[in-house]
Amino acid sequence: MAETSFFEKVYNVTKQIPYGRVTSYGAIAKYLGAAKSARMVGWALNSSVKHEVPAHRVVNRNGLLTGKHHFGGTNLMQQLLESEGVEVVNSKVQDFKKYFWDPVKEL
DNA sequence: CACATGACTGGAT
DNA sequence: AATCCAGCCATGT
Repeated sequence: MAETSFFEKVYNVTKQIPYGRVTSYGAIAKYLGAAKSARMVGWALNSSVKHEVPAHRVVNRNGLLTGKHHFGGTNLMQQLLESEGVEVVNSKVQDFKKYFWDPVKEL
């Protein structure tokens, strides 16, 4: 991958998230070699909608859908996850550790 | 150019 | 166990 820019990697990894699985910003950031720049991952996902990236599968390390407000300001993000078989309650993923998908470990 | 904000995280109190 | 603080990088005012 020559054109593997920070953003490109984020989109690439996020798009590879298996169905019914979720990951965290820190995991992606760490995979990119910038574990301390987790904020950048969120910023990159800010443009993810243009890349057709399922950002709804990306949540913070607590399993909380912090970015749901960027999905239309509704419970769309939660509905999407529930639709994939992920238990989500009050904008929070249940058994997050069970649904957690680590790119560093899986890739 | 400087300050403030933000889809975060980890450690300290 | 819960809350606060500091670090990181990019974008906006």
